[in-house]
Amino acid sequence: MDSITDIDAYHPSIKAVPFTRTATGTAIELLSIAEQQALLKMSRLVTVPKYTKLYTKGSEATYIYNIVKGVAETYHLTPNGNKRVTAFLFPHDLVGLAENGRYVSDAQSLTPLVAFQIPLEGLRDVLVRDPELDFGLLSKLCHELRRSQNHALTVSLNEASARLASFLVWIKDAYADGRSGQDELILPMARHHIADYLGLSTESVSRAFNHLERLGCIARKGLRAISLIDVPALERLAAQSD
Amino acid sequence: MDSITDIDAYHPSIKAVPFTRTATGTAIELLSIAEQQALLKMSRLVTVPKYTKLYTKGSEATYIYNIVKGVAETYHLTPNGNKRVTAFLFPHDLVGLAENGRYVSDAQSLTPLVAFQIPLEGLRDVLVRDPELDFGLLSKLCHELRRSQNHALTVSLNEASARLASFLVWIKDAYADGRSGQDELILPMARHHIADYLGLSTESVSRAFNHLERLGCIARKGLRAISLIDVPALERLAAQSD
DNA sequence: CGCTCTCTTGAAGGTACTCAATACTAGTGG
DNA sequence: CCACTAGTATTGAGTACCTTCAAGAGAGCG
Repeated sequence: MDSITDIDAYHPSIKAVPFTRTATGTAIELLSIAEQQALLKMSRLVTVPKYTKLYTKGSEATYIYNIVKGVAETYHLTPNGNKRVTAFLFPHDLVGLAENGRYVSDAQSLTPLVAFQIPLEGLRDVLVRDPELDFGLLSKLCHELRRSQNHALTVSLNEASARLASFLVWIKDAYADGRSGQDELILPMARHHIADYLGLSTESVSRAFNHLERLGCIARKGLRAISLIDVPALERLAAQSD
Repeated sequence: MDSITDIDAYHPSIKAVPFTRTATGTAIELLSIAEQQALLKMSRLVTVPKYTKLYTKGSEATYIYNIVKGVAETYHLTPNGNKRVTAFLFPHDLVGLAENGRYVSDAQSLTPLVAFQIPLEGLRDVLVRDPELDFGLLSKLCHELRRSQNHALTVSLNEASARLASFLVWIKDAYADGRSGQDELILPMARHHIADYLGLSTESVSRAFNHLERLGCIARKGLRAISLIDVPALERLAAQSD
């Protein structure tokens, strides 16, 4: 049932840590069963191969995507061909931010992807009839805004190892990976994606991994498998730096 | 009528560039007259002196603020007493982002401020009755998310002058300053605020101003008065760098 | 099994940071 | 109205870190 082709196993899902106080303080499902079915009915479930574009910056925004499996990124390209990743997107996330009817960035999958393709056309009608859904999206957007502000904080750190430390503790929470042990982590993206997200060169990311490992904060079990040995130390590095 | 004490001159106002296509593509008012009055009725108009805290990170989020005059900032403090500005807020903006019922950052005024203090308590009730208002807030949050992502891009630039160039073209549009000529700009914040926003030292900001002036992109008419002589050159600097 | 992409490691150079000292501004009180 | 003072801004010198360029090692896929 984990197969990517078993279509009926999936349904729209949006999670976020709410604006208001809750019992757990963790991310919760924002869509009621009825809302999931409403979105399901108006959407198309798409499967996307690894490293495939979802849309291009400046093109007409016709869909937003609700990821249910896999990982994606949004990014900007500079005239020099340089790349900056603005966000990593995971299951229960929405992708497709637009401005004045046009996507504000490029977006592509980093792994094979399963997502609901929701036409913006119909979405507006659903929203005016369902204030609860509006509120859910509002919560999700607040969540994304906090994530983005946190990203800006991370990128503004001056030491590469501090940026990487900040990234690792963030992704540990954001990307719970299904069967996650508490400090075992399989990174779903390559070094150069991390570099582009952190505003570093891939070489610096590599050296930063080295540094954190020598400090005893992490251990590498392979290129993508990281275990976070000392999370408090990582948080200290991320906070104290600069 | 420009006096800060002339209370009746003010009303709630939220502006943003919409998600969807519009004629102008510029920021528009998102509140209808009825919505302005609804918010007006439930809010309190507050005036805040320069450099005064609006709220503290981690405290219970009871209000959001709709700025109608002046400038504010949200920021984080590191254990070392280092400061990072996450956002500058202008008239027609909302301040008071929370997570799980608690503010996610500190916020303070940078100039004397006039704002509507909107209790979150009542806001939720208004939102369930008025889907149009939800949609307006949704648009505003998308706007803020784009701003924050742009901020992350700016901060990830490696050259100080590129970061400053990016900041100047951004603030030119975001902070239309009332009586703005097209490329005359009165910065509402001090150098160290800019430094904390850009992730630089104040010294580097100073040298970057020097650099841009020597390049002929800008001219300083005083400490706070800048004229943007060659905006395309500034944009090129911001885009090409790294 | 070999090719390609990815990741790591090394050396040289550039840029921002820190520390420190000097202008300058603005707001206060005489 | 002016002098004083505290905060703000600039300028300079030395250090540390990241970037770039280059080469080599390791994975993954056909």
